[in-house]
Amino acid sequence: MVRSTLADVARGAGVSVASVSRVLNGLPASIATRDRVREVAHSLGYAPDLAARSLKIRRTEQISVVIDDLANPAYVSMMQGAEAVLRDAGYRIQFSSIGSDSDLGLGTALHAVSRGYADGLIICPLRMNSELVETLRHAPIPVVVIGGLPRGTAIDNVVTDSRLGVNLAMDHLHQLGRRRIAFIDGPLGTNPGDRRLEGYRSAVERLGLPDEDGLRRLTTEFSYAKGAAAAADLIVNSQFDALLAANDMMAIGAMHAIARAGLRVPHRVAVVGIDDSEMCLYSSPPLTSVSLGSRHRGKIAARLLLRRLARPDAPIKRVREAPRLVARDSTSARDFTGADDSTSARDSTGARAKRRGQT
Amino acid sequence: MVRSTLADVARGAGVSVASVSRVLNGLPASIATRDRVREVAHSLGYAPDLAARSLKIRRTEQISVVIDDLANPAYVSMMQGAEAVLRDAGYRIQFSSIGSDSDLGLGTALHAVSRGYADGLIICPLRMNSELVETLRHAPIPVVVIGGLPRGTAIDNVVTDSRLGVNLAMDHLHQLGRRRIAFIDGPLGTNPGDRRLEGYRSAVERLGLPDEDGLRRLTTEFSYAKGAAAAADLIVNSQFDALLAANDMMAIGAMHAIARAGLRVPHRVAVVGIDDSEMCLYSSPPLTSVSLGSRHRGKIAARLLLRRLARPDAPIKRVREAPRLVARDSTSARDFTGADDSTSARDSTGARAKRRGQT
DNA sequence: CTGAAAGCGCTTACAG
DNA sequence: CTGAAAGCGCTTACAG
Repeated sequence: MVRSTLADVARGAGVSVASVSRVLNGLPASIATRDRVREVAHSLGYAPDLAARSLKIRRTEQISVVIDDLANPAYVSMMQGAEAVLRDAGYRIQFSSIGSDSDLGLGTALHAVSRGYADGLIICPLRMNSELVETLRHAPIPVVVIGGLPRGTAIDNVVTDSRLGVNLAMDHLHQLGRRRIAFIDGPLGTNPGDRRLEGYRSAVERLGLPDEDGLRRLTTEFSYAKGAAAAADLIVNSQFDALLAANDMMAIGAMHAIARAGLRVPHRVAVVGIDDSEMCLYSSPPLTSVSLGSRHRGKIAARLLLRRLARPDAPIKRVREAPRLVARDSTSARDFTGADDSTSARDSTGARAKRRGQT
Repeated sequence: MVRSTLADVARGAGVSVASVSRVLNGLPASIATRDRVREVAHSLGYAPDLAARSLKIRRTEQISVVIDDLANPAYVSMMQGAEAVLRDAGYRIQFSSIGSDSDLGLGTALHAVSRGYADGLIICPLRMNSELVETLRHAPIPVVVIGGLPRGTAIDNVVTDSRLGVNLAMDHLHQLGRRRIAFIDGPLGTNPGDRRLEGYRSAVERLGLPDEDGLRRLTTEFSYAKGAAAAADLIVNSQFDALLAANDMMAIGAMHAIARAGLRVPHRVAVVGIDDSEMCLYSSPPLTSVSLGSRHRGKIAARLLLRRLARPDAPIKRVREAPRLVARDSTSARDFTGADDSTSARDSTGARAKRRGQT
């Protein structure tokens, strides 16, 4: 844990700091110098001070990736997508989770990130307000946003159309004969929360489905627990034959509540999530979900950033990622028996009794 | 994106750079100076260059947290635990995922992290070899390891006893009357992979359970997919009434394969995972798992690091986190019908036929 | 309260 | 090929 500097190595090797720097950066040097410097550097456990290096070369060779919620696999996929591209380009990646709860967190994280520790920033904010937009517009390093921006904002971004995504899900459920489609959303005021509610509303109108407050639930978080609680509440207070949740975590939470209530998926209630996370393949039943190409959006964001880094004055670019429905067993059509479902009613009773005994 | 410096602000405000620095760092200054500096700084969108600041103050006010696999919720919990503590202490947190696949990744990530961009490092490596130990021992900043270290290594660390954890799981299954307990492990050569296999072996011997190669599977990754594949293989080639997977992701993958094969959990096969991730609550059925206190280990690691930062010469400390079994429906005892299980055999057939039609 | 100056540890023209 | 020197943008004693 003792820090040695270039000067220490230079002294040890009997050369100038310039020579040490050259050797360590692979620039031409005599073999004798090179060997001696390397030997001394190694024996001293020398590691360059990156802050000093960055200060001099005006680059950190790092990119910051900032997301809201590390526990959400969709964000993790984005980060992994971005990482793959950036790593290939020779950048190190630093992740920061800003924590959707605290605007405070966002402020400090952005501050940290925007200067001195990164050459560029990829950010996928849950909430996009005008203050954040201004902060990003004036950032001292190139920024790419994953998510929507006010029309005309001069920031590269990659967007998806989650309104459309929700409509794909609604069409799918509608085609399966489902009519009373409940919707569990995340918090309003967030980008996904707002867009997905819009999507639900437009689909309900377009398809002529029942438009009832009782079929909608807003939660305070895109989490398993909130999805489960909202679904439990829906089950008690509402009648529905399908359920769309605004992300996969909530959908899986909801399936849990549905199973606890003794209702079968998809027979009694078809369930659809959003994000098409890997876990959709392994839930029981496997979860139909709307892919918003999280990993790909991460990759695209990284490419946009590399482009901006290479050409700072390139025209602003916005890339769209199309949503896509991925159907799985949670909306398998074959067993839907309509509203009058005596089979699942019987199942229901049995399962309820069983649960009661266990918990 | 235009970068202004302290000197720009000083010029604009008609004061020295020293005064600007003082104002911006909250040191005493006349009200007139303070207001003018702040105004100019704001209008210039000034943000301090953190590399320069770090170089001068010899601190970055950042901590690096390095994990192997961002997709694994256990690691995410650790990071979140560490983050909570470090944030309270005024540090910014930078996450890096080293990617278990490439030793290359580990090298560069460590290099990046070890000097200049962080004041300390928390690392939870999947593989702990002597080279890594040496690297960490000679790191220029304090290091805390989450995971085992060779006896006597002079690095603070927090460990859990996953051998014991596995034994708790085995005891639990044994008490439920299960005797043919299959085990799906991650790769050998990894810390958890090795320890958990040891645990399984010792439990099998201690409990007098059948010790057959056919009941064990090694995978190349602690993932959903590998867990599912290993379980599918076990189902075809082996007889078992319980299954322990070396982490929750593999356990959930395995439950998926078991469901596909038409076998019911826990009636026919009881399943246990390790890590007690949040998703265990929401899987279907909810998954019994061994908690290794991931979040808490993250917190403890952060506290150890803060202690080391405050007292560089404090004695080396190792903290143990005890494993704990959390029983849920995937090992519910009530429905176990023993090896001769005609009910689940019938289920099996029906489910198989159904799947075939769908995929 | 304020400014001039030194210096953190590097890199990089510039001479030689 | 090599060294002396300047300078990246800050902070901080040190004088005044």
